[in-house]
Amino acid sequence: MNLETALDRLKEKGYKRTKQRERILEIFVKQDHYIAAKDILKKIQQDFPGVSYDTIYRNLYLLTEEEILEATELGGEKHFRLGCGTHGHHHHFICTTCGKTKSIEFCPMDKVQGLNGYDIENHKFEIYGKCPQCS
Amino acid sequence: MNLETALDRLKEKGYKRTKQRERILEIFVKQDHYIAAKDILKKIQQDFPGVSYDTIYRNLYLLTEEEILEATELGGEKHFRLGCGTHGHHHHFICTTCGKTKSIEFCPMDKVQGLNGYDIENHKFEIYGKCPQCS
DNA sequence: ATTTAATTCGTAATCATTATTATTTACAAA
DNA sequence: TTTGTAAATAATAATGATTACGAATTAAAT
Repeated sequence: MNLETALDRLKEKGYKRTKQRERILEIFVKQDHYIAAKDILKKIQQDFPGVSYDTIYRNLYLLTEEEILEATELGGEKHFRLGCGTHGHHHHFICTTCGKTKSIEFCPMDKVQGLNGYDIENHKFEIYGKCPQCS
Repeated sequence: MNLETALDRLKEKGYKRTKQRERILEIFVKQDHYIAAKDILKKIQQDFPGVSYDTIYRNLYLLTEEEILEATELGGEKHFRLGCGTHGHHHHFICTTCGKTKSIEFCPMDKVQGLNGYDIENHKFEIYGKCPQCS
């Protein structure tokens, strides 16, 4: 997903195009890593010294809601990355050093049995380790 | 795992048997639910009004380290349950209402391909939803 | 009973996240 | 272009989970 596509999608829903929002998106479009909220803040502060956590979280959640970003919890902190919406539901290997990810096309839910009577809402499958560059 | 087995295992490693530690273990032995740290605190306070968070977390982490408990993150909070060490590596369905779990014997790592050159350290597979009683 | 290291208590600090209120801004319509 | 208005932001403050720390207590080995 590129910057303009994302901003257009927001516009359709009636959300405004702000410099901060644009800048947040730019950061994600540039790399397919999971990034912690506080690291986003740091990067944005280079352009907007006064930007507040409120702005960061509000936008990260909005973008996740709109399925432009994907969220996960790593080490007790929420992390975000640009969604990989194009190639359907999948999972990730996540490098614990640099945060870079690799898509895993296989979804274990296809193979799970024995949950008759259970109301399944969600699932999480992630693999952690070092990518070839970091290991 | 029962109380005495767990306490014996700690003793072997040189850890002392304290009332607080015993009480924490009792709680976990009684039920196979994931419990939040703060809920453990509440329960312990019934017997030891002055117990501190320090004691709770120190023990929960110790017990997890010693593989007596298992930990996971639910809704931004660390939750703990008695380990299911006896029947080998497996995963869980976790009820988002009551915390009760159901074991999933299938492990997706057996089926994953395409990670040559990646150093795999860990993985997480959990299914969330409502158990038959809560749905 | 004495000793000693482990453990706990009581409290404060930290860190991520959420909430609040006043101000500013995007943008559509006049 | 100006104006009206809802959306968005800034600048805190508040919350809630977790971690840290010094002093006091305790388990258990000798």
